[in-house]
Amino acid sequence: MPLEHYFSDYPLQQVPAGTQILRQGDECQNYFLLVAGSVKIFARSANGREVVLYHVAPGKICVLTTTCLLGDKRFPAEAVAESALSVRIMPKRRFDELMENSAEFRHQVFDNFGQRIGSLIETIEKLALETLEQRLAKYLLLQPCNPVQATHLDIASEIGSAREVVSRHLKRFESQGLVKLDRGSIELLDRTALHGLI
Amino acid sequence: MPLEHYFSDYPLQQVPAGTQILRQGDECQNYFLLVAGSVKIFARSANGREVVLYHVAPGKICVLTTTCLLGDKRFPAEAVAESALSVRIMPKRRFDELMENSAEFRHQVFDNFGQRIGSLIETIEKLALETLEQRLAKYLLLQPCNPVQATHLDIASEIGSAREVVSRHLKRFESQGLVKLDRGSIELLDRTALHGLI
DNA sequence: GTTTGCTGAGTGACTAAGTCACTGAGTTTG
DNA sequence: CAAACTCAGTGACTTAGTCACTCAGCAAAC
Repeated sequence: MPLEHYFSDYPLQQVPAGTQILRQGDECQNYFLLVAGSVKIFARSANGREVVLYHVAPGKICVLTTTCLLGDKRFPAEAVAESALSVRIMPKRRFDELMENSAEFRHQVFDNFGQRIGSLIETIEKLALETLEQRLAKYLLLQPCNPVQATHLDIASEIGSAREVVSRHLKRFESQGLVKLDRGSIELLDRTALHGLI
Repeated sequence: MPLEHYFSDYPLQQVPAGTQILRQGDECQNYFLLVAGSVKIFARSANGREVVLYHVAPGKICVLTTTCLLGDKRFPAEAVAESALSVRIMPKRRFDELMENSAEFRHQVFDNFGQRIGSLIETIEKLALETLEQRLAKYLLLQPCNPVQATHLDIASEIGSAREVVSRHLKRFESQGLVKLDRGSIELLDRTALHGLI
């Protein structure tokens, strides 16, 4: 039974792309289930740099919202709609009720937690132990479409670096014939060589 | 009702300091509840550098073990006893049973999850957005005793850096009169000034 | 249809951080 | 006490991040 089943009583709501859903310090009031689109959860530093913590995909709930509601805490990051969204919103009371009464629901939520913890740990390992070149190559190879549609700034915040640094590495990749650069897009020309950098 | 209550049926086992409890790739078979001591969960890079992901404190279970068991995955990091431990070990079956039947137990486990996710996110933010000086100053100010008993290597792995880099920053702190260095210990002389660096 | 403004990218000069290879001081132990 | 080990310091170097720009492409405003 997918998570979405439990949200079917609640109306499908549309959110336009680019909407800031939550700000740092906001109080969470409800659980979201994302039906379509993608939400970016990220942190911003004092000087404006951003790091992406994770993305919420269709069929998933946002773990950070969940932990906030369970622990009665403020949202510690920013949430922005990366594309137009369809969401269903469940009040806290109903969520708690389901957590009490449905083993199936609990398993789904726990699963979500587990996956997220795994991905957060992976992010820490990458940030602390891998070179930027490795992180960049991995990022490019993981993207679903070629050419990759992303600005250098997007990429920098995904891999925890700065725009200029990403630009320079990409430029070097291009001069080595690994990629072809264009405004807002990166065409992968030699996946094997990129893979060799990891 | 503390988490420990649910583990009281299982015998208290002693583990000597320095024991490697889990290696990367190990299969988790049981849940641990830590009664006394401290466990360090960390990742190691190819060239030997380490990052501490988190510590397990008395009264807590290890989230990573939990997610491994729930998701049937291999342990993705290393776990070492930082001091002599007292632990109680609960078989998976009993854990699952409690998760089914005890709302109280579930809440405790969920709470643990939530806190851990929060701390992992904090770690990512620090690694990606803060300077080493800030991370080092924060680390020093958070330590419970003065002088801080830790080697430069310990500190480097806690804040996701390299030993030499930590040495140089500490040396500078010393020359500015903020700390006094000794083999394996750092005395904080001017907490206010250290706080000012953050 | 140019001007204005915005977004994305490139660059040089610099600072911060990490790596490598080594030295040497203090501790432990055989 | 000598060997072995752990912890710390250092110089030379590479990699990464920052700052202050410039410039190109594109789109809306005038």
